Amino acid sequence: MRTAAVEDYVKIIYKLQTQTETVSTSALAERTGTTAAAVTKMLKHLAQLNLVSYTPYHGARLSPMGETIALEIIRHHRLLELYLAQAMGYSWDEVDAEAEKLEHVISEEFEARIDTLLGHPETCPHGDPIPAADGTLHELHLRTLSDCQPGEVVAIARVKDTNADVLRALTARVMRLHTIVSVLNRDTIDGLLTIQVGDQQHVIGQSLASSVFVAPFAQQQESLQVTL
Amino acid sequence: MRTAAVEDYVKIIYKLQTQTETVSTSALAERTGTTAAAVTKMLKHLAQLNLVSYTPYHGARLSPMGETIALEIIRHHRLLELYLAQAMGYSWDEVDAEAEKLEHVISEEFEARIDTLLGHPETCPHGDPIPAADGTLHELHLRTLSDCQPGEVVAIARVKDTNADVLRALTARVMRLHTIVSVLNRDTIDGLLTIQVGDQQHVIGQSLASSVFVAPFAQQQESLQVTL
DNA sequence: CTTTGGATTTAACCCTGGTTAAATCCAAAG
DNA sequence: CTTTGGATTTAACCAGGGTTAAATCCAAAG
Repeated sequence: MRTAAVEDYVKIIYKLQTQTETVSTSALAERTGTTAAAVTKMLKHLAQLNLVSYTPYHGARLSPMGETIALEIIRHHRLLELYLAQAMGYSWDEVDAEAEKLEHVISEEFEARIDTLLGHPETCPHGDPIPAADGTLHELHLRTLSDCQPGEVVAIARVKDTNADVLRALTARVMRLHTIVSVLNRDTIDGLLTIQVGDQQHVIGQSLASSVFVAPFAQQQESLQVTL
Repeated sequence: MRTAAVEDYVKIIYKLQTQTETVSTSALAERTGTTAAAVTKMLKHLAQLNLVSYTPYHGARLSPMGETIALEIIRHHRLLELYLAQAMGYSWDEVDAEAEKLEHVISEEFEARIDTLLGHPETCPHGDPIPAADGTLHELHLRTLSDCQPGEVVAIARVKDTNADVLRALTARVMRLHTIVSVLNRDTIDGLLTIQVGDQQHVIGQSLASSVFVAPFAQQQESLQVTL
């Protein structure tokens, strides 16, 4: 049976298995907010539903069917986030919690309607790519702001949506999607970054800087190409 | 614990207890699509949560707390129905099923936002009154079209939302909220009604006619008052 | 090759919400 | 006042998703 719990596990496994080859019981327990014992039982259940391949003591991976479901749910989640922001005036730090509940109950009809209303969007309010209706997802992998060197000028392309406080901290510094950021200084001891955002300067720490994914600033990129 | 099942039972009890003084196990079993045994167990559970007063063998009634929850859920349901219709282009025969699932998961925030976006509406797409945020609900009680006599001219004020087929049948006859209907004839044998809707005439049966609640046609009402 | 401790699984339990089958109630008919 | 049959409750069960405590595994260190 495809319950909300099953969908949640599958979604979390999907995200974790991009990092580690095999997803461990403890990693899942941490992300689901449950115990290792509960995870073990659920993994057996998921294996029986043919959603994961599970080797006791050695973790799990999604089956093709599991991956399909994961991408469906992620599509629901990100479409919903964008709809909440775009059509209903939610801020980017509020959308995740609401979408988390809605993603399990909306119909295909609902999904199709918001997709159309939003004009078949490509990314959610945090810059995460939205899987296509056919399950296609082109993952972009970007550097984080914490990896940037002084002198670099970059554009915010994506932010980690896991922590609402981080998102509000970014909002407070007028750091949004597509905002241009210049890295002025990098403290070698504890990695503090001094950045320029608009006419403001901020000193930000690792936790904030590593939550921000950036792309080379397009216009600068072009002028570079011209000089070459 | 306030689960979706608990909310559903409470909502159904609310609706049933407007008809009968005390809500029976069998009536609940029928509406929930479960068995009498399941209902008995749930009624005990609801009684323990102080949501109903339950006398074994003699049915149940909502407590004040139960009534508050019922009205909250009904408010969610009807606001959602209107939002789906108004903002997302759903037809009135589709909104109930979608709202049925969403009503249990939306936040207070979500509720407040759609209420504002819709301009604090009074009724859902089927003409059912929307409970106010404070739990106030002024129930209108109207006659059904099946009670009307030949010669009467009435306006459709509300329709039963329980059967999507009925709603589609009404749509096919261009019978919407506020549509004016003249009753031309009434077959005494099986209650068939001949009605005039716009420039069309229809013969409708009991099941359809009893799904349509009507109010005296306002303009005619006024002219009557003038003549008095 | 053994030890060992953190990770994992198992076992026994709880709650929610269902099921079927059997027992029980109660109101209406005789 | 008894009978009786439909409504209701009880009992025993199942599945999903969780818990804690105990047993077990396994890889890394000695």
